[in-house]
Amino acid sequence: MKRIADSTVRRLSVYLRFLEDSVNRGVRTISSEELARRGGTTSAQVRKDLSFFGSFGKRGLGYPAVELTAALRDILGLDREWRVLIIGAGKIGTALAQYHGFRQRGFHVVAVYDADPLKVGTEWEEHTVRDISRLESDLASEHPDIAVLTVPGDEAQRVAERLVGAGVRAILNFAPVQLHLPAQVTVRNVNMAMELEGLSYALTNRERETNGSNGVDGAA
Amino acid sequence: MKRIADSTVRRLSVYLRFLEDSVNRGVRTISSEELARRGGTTSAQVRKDLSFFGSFGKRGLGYPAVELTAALRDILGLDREWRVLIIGAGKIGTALAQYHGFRQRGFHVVAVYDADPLKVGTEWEEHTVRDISRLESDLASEHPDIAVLTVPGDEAQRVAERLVGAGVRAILNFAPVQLHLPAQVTVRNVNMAMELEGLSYALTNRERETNGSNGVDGAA
DNA sequence: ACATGTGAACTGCTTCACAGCG
DNA sequence: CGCTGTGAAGCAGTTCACATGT
Repeated sequence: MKRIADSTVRRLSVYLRFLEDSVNRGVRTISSEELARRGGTTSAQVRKDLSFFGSFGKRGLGYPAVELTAALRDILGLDREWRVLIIGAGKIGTALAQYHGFRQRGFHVVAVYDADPLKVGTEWEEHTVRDISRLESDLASEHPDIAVLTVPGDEAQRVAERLVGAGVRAILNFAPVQLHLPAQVTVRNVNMAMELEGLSYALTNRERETNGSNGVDGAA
Repeated sequence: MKRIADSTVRRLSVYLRFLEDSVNRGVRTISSEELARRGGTTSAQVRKDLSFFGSFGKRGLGYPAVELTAALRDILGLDREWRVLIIGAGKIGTALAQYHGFRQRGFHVVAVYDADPLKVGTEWEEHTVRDISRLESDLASEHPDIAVLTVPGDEAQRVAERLVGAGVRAILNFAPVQLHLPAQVTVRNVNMAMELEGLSYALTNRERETNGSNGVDGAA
């Protein structure tokens, strides 16, 4: 199978979410046009994205909702349970650890770690925060697949290396630094500051371009 | 000025963060090679990104750290204070509202809203959660620039339209749906489930390749 | 008739390679 | 000489348009 673009995989997630809704509402068939509308893309893009993985539609009709949903879940690897570690029991780590939506989608938080002695031992819902020094000795029994990294930027690289050394193969990185890890480790970055700065850039630019036209045209 | 790619703007944020660190450590000059290493890209990419906005370096030397930092802050529009609204006082909204890093970078949370009567009126740090029904009447006095949307998916579109109708021009959307808004509104999506599914896809794919077989097994 | 599936064209981001200048 | 700045080349992702199949 040839390599699939990141952007394609992201869109598959979006299609899947809408498909699950549709199935719940009893929809039988969905066209690429409909998927495109809800996914914020074009029908050609939808058909191209799906075509990388097979031929799921019926010409003249569209895609069978239930079958396509199952196919996407299979493609994305969502039929198994992934074991997730949360590293860093700060605000964001706390929010994520308690977010039930993850478990519903097959992402099971198996442990939460922090370096702060004041946080270690505290309990949330079903997790006791563990001391990060125990990371390596615990991993043999936890067999985590994915780590969510929410530690300060200046600790992120070091902690990431420990995680990889202990067998974690995928990291969702919330720290505002670029991690340098072996190529076989998959990393996705989520960087709030970067996103806000992107908005700041867009606003600044719009003001510079359209200087003076304050047409706040209202509701759609 | 011609249009700048989103990917370029994201990288400028990364360069800026590293530059600020460097300035704090007393570094005078930085090469494109150094910026590339820390930013996870190539030196040619760094030079190309910067060249869209001007000529900041000295040939044979590199970029003056202090001046380039100032230039990037100006380009990204970070020299003014942006007024940010947080909509949705759930786990993520709470974490963001209390995150001091935002304010340090010029993003000032001016108000927090929620629809849940149990949350309305509760206090955090310096904010009292307000009833979302008061949104429109408050906006005249708040003049928000950016809204961070952390409401459930099925409410996101409706709330986003209210925000836009009331003059918000940029939205950081945490809801797992694609917002359909007028083109002049800038939207950035942050979707945790989508990122985790991307990791799931990568892990699944690596396994399929490595296992070298069809017949995708059940979990574990 | 209608909507998918797909090669081909197109667009635009990235990489290359070197001229230009300190 | 070293490193920036930048046209040109290369490449990847998107869009087009139509043949294909129901």
